[in-house]
Amino acid sequence: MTASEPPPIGLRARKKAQTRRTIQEQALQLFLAKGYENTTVEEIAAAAGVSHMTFFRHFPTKEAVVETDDYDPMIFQLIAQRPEEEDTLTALHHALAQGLKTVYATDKDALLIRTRLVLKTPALRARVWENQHATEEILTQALTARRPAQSELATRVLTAAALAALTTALTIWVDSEGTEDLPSLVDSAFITLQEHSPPTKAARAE
Amino acid sequence: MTASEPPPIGLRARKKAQTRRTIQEQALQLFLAKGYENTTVEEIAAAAGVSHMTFFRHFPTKEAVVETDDYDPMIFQLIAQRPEEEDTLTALHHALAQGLKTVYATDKDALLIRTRLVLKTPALRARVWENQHATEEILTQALTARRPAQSELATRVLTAAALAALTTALTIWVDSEGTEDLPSLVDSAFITLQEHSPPTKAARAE
DNA sequence: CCTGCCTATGTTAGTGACTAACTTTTGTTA
DNA sequence: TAACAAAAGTTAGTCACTAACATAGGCAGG
Repeated sequence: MTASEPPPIGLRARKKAQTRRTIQEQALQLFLAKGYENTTVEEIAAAAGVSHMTFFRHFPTKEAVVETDDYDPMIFQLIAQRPEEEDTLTALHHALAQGLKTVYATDKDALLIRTRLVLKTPALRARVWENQHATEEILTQALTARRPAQSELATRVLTAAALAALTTALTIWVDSEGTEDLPSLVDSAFITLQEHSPPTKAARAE
Repeated sequence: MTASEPPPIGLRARKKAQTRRTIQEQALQLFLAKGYENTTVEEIAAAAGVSHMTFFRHFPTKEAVVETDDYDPMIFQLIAQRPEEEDTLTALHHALAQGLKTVYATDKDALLIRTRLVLKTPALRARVWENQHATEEILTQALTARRPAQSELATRVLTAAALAALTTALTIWVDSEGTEDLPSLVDSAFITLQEHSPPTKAARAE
């Protein structure tokens, strides 16, 4: 093929991406069908038609196959786009809420299934918090760029608190089996953070 | 049983507790000397003079040997003792600060060594957040008893945020190699949470 | 087109955390 | 002292994950 235009990726790269996708799909399917703990990497590899070494070349651990986490760069962008004068917590609130709203609108069911799987599986639950820490790093960077004067402690505390609020909202959403409205839960969580003693003060969201 | 006095503990129980203590001591020593990843359970068991099965009968996982975590009941108590009228975040702040102050006063060095080990070892870091979640459950219980009217979401968000603040303070303390004053860091972290946009407003602690 | 390189994948043989089943030892109790 | 039960040992596994080496097919340059 004397292709006049070398497409962004060659055949090899496309095949690799496909293999990766297949592994991930088969893994999730097996996890949902038999449970995470009862599924071996060998089984996943077999279902995807590859050897177990190929699995580990695409995903460093069995847990990693559940965490796609392409979100970090998006959140970074969203933070950067927040108006200058907005205070830190509000910026975090709106950036996270906006990012989540996008996912929620298009992939609500997948989000619920995956989040439930993660929160119900001890091994995966532990990992979530690891990821959160990674996200915290990135958010802290973005926020420090916005407010160089703010102390590192303050920035980190607010970031960690914001992510904790987000996770809490997700937890309650999953426990409700998706019947609650996730964006509303997230808004409520952040309002709680901002008013930090709301016995009955549920109020305005935006 | 009609036993006139069943003594608190028999010889057997004491021996068991001793074995447990020995395992934990040897494990920590080995972790510090050779690193967590480079130490096998077999080595720990050998150093403690037991078989690897005994290790697992005392600690469910290799990670568990690092987490003593007798703190939860203490924190529960401290929360319960807070004055009625104190708002939720402040109660969390003072309870956690007070509990930590006790540990800090007596076991500062051990706390630093252990916390550093945990925060620097990926496998252990993940576990911390798991523990945090367990602590969150207990705190949520204690707080719900105090403020039955407060929504579960609000209680959980504030608890999670408080623990995130505490952990952030610990992280910065460890990064400073213990040169910073931990109680002050904790106070600053909570003040940040309460004023949530302190560009230069560092202020009063209590 | 063919030749050599390069990369994704396969094969094999490990290590180490953790479990199950069964046995041995040793406080404890009758 | 005999019988019991709890703590520890022994053995033989499973499974996640790694290292070393082998192969096959995409992708150059000629």
